[in-house]
This record gives sequence, structure tokens and C-alpha cells, in this order.
Amino acid sequence: MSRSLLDAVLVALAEPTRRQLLDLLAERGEASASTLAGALPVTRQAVVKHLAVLDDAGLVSGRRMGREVRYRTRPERLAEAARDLSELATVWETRLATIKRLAEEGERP
Amino acid sequence: MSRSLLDAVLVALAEPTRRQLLDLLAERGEASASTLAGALPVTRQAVVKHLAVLDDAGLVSGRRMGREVRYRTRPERLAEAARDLSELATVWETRLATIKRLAEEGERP
DNA sequence: ACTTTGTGCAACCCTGTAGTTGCAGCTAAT
DNA sequence: ATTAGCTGCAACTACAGGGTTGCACAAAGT
Repeated sequence: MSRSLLDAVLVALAEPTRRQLLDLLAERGEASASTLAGALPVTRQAVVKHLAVLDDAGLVSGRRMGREVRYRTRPERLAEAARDLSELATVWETRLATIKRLAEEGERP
Repeated sequence: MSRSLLDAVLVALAEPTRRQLLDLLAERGEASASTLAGALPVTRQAVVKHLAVLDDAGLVSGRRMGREVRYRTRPERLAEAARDLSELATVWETRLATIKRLAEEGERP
């Protein structure tokens, strides 16, 4: 259960601009920071910082191609995060079910 | 595709204290803001604010019981968010698969 | 009636971080 | 060789939001 990594993913996804970046990357397949900045209302530097955060979360990876760095999405991590959340939801559900059961038992002793 | 709601969920989950609150609620079933504050290193007011954020995201609901407000988790929303992320991951995956296919076709024309 | 305990509202502080600008260093084209 | 385009680093600004304190109000206990 790599919890701190899920945390990083959640933090990364909490930012609108970062989600936009992910959208752009997903639809373009690959892109450099400069290119991405051209499609957003922010500077290249801001994009670079966001890409760093996304990279920390494992949601994106970049490889150098000559003088530019091409970034792309990493679906596995996102899928992993989704699974973790789903699992958490299940835990909550069983919890609530237990509570409810106990409450009903308590009503007619 | 209620995207803005997913956004709210992500923002809500991005906070460590809020995740702790969710943990506490999940394990206790129900709790008031004051009680929860007792188990955390923050004031009741901070807890109240966090609960408001969680409520906006639909992850938590509170009902008044006399003079106190009891909060509990809402697993359905979390499950929904998990499904949305999973779906997104799938989109990315097929995208990358397409890119890769095109690249391989391009290599041997 | 008085006290206790829980909530709600408002103003305030302060840190984190999204965003900027500026410059230096590579890589590639001319 | 020089220019153009992309990256990386650093210092700086500004604002959102996590947290606090203080007070007023409502519901229960004594």
C-alpha cells in the first residue's frame, strides 16, 4: 500500500492547470514544456514547475530529444491511484453497513 | 461526466488533515466537529472548515442531532471519483497505444 | 435560573505555492 | 561563427487557504 505516492497523485491532480496539462499531453501524446506553454495562459516556467510536480507523482515522464524535452502521460500510475481510492470506498461502505446493522439490532433488544 | 465534482473531490482529498478526518469518520462511523477536533492537533474551527470542503465534494454529510452535528462519510462519491479516474487512465492508455502504433508504422514505410 | 457544551460567524495571521522575470547554458540551424 | 530556439536555475511577487482567536447564540444538564 504505497500511500504517500497516492498522496502525491492527489496533490498533483488538485491543480486545474496541471489537469489541463495532462489533458493536453493525453491528446497530443507528447509535447515539450515550451509547446505546452503556448497552449496555456501561463509562462513556460510555470509549466515546467507543474510538470515537475506531475513527474514526482509519477503521472508524467520526460525524455530528452536533442535540445528539447518531450513529456508524456503515464496511465499506470493514474490507474493505480484509481484502484486505491476504490479500495478506500469499499472500506467505508463495509464500515457504514456494520454501523447500520448494529443500530438496527439495538432498536429491538 | 460531472467533471467539476470530480475536481472538488480531488481538491478535498489533496489535504492531509482532511484525509485524516475521513479516516476518523470512517472508523468511528459518526462524529461531531468538536469530537474530531479532540483527536487532531487543530482547533474545532479548522475541522469545521475542512468538513465544509469535504461536504462540497460530497465526501461527507452532516445531520443535526439536538445541539450537535454528526458527520459521516459518503462512500458513493469516493467510488464515483475512483471510477472517473480509472476511466481517464483508460483514455490515456488507448491514446498512447495509438501513438505507438503510428510510430511503428512510420518506421518502415 | 445558571452553567456547560456544542455550534456559527467574522476578522485576522502566515505559510505555501502558483506565477513571474531575468539570465546563463546548450543544441541546432543558417 | 553567429543566430535562433529550447532548457535550467534563481530571486522575487502575490494570493489562496489552513489555522487561529474572539464572541454571540442555542441546546442540554444542574
